[in-house]
Amino acid sequence: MIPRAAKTQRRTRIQEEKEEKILEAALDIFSAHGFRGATIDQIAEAAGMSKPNLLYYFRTKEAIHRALLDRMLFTWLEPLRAFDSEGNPETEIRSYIRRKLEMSRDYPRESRLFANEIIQGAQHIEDGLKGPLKELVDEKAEVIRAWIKAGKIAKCDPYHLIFSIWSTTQHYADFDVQVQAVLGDKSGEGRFEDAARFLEELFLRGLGIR
Amino acid sequence: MIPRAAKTQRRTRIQEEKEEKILEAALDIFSAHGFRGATIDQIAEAAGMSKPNLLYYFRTKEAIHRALLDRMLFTWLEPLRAFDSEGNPETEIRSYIRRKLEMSRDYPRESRLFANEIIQGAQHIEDGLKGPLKELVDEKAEVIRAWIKAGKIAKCDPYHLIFSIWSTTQHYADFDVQVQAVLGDKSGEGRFEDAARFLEELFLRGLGIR
DNA sequence: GTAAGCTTTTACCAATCGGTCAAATATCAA
DNA sequence: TTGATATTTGACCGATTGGTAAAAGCTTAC
Repeated sequence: MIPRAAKTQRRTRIQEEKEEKILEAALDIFSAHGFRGATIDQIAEAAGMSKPNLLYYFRTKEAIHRALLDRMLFTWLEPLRAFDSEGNPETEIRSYIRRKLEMSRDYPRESRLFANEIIQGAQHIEDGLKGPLKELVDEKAEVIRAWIKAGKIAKCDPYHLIFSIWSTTQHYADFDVQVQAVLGDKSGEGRFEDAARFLEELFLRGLGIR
Repeated sequence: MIPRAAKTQRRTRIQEEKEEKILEAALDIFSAHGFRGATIDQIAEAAGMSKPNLLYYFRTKEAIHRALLDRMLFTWLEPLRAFDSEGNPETEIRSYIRRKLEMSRDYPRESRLFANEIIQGAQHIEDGLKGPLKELVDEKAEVIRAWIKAGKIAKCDPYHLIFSIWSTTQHYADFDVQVQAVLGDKSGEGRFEDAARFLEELFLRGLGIR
């Protein structure tokens, strides 16, 4: 009995499969109830295994949560990482909005997991925010500032610009229930395109690009 | 022993005081942990009374939560209600942004309570969303559409415009930890003014108003 | 002051929580 | 085939959960 990642490496195929299944189930549960609201029993049932079996792969509830958040923060930042300082403002901003919006559409559970964590104080991820996230944002804010200086986009606070792109795009994942309640249940795919067009127009015009 | 709101009206002064104290404490706890993550014991302790004493005023945990949400939804919608169809687009949109931003600054707990509820599926408030909220939004969307037809603002989807104002302004309450992590802990009041200026510029230019 | 009603507390409950343990079972290299 | 190791299970634990019962203490109208 050598549990999770102890001796040599990630060993058996079965270990990898089960861990994946647990994380998949945990994403469902944590994103729907937050950390404290989720229970190991729920996750175990959703993963189709007994609770002790689940705890054989992850020692604690927190360990599952942490594994999920680590993986999350990386993919969450990917669109911003792709933000290219060499590109021109219009295409860069436009595609950043697109990518973030696609993430809301394709990975709403991940977005909600993250939102739950932040809203409830980010106690399990605070270091990740003050470290990698802040550094990356600082770097990209500098790019935006350069564009402003070069007269390529209107003068504005780059940090608040980034915040506003985050919030508007994530809104469609995190507040989906509200969006659906207001718009009605019609138009699934159409909704995405509508939102994309609206946000592109808003930000490009708002930045004086056209 | 005639408990909460049974016979005549809201009776004793003490009843009113205690209920207020409970709701105040519950707002702290629910907004920080979500419904399932919050415990009656926590709320009772924060309210400075024993758990049975608290349950004398609110029969169940859900009753407290519901009371809080009812009160919330009303005040949450107030800025949108103030949105005047007779006013001119620039001042109306500008002051709507201001008001929403002030709410994020002055009532962050209420905003987070609401956000928690929506993200976790809005199971306790769904009727409120599909009823009063949707009606009010539909009404104001019509106003915006009229402005577009009159050529007063650029053509855009009014619903997504409202969503984007909601999300950008509420972001400063709901994701405050993240905002602080990125901006550093400096500048409390300055931050609010910076955000207000940025958002006003973004939306007014984005709507072709200037 | 006193009785009726309002408020608070102590003690308690069954259910659920996160987590452990030892034994049983499945897997796989030799 | 076998023995070593990896996986799974059922039974269980103490702590905490939402909530109750009943009696004691407090207010207040009369």
